[in-house]
Amino acid sequence: MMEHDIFRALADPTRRAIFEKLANGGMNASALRQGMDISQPAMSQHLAVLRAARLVREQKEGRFVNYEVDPDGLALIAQWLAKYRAYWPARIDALKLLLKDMDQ
Amino acid sequence: MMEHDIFRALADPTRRAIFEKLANGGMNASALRQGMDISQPAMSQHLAVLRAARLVREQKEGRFVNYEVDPDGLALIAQWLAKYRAYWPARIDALKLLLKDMDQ
DNA sequence: GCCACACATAAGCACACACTTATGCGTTTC
DNA sequence: GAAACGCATAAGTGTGTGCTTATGTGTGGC
Repeated sequence: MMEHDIFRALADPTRRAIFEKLANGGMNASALRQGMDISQPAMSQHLAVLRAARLVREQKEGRFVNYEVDPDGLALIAQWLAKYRAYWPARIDALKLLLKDMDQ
Repeated sequence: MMEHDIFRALADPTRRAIFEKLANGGMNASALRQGMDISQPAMSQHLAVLRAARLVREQKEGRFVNYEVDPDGLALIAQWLAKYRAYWPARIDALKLLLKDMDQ
């Protein structure tokens, strides 16, 4: 299940931090480790999980592997969220999220 | 962390199924168990996790406890998702999710 | 009052998972 | 070609988590 991979991937705080870091610009695995107190294998494993969830995608450049946010994963979350738009709180003004013509 | 509770809650397929079931209408814990092959304590524990994540809220009615979708949790997911709207895929036509004036 | 019921909580167990160290693989550099 | 580097993978370990059975708590019906 695809949405299962996504939610499971985001359930880990370290992976969310990695994802958030990548959202500010793609970088390679070593650069991602800066200031994160995480071993190289751990980072590699986290990136593999994020990749499987399509939240992140890789772009091999020589011996470096540049990682960046994969829009596909975000789209899947949005699709999941859209299923429950009937419950989106109209009263929360700060959240002006609108959905149009999303019927299937 | 609030978003941590949410993603962790949704990482479990059984809890996602419970949530989806509640999205089709609120009901009590026993009714939720119908056709789910899950023990009463397991259901109670899952509901506690969903409640802590604000994905579900309870409404006590006598000795029954009616559960229903809590919009607050969904709003928090939407807020998390909105942080990455720069990466939302414009090319995915099926997803016509629009965000307006969401700056903080 | 007493039993049946709906649900929550406690305690224990098996498994998933995030980490570690060690090693392998491919690329760049000299 | 050999060493250094970036990254992936293997194998092992401790902790978290979802389940179970057993029991507790509160409500309604007789």
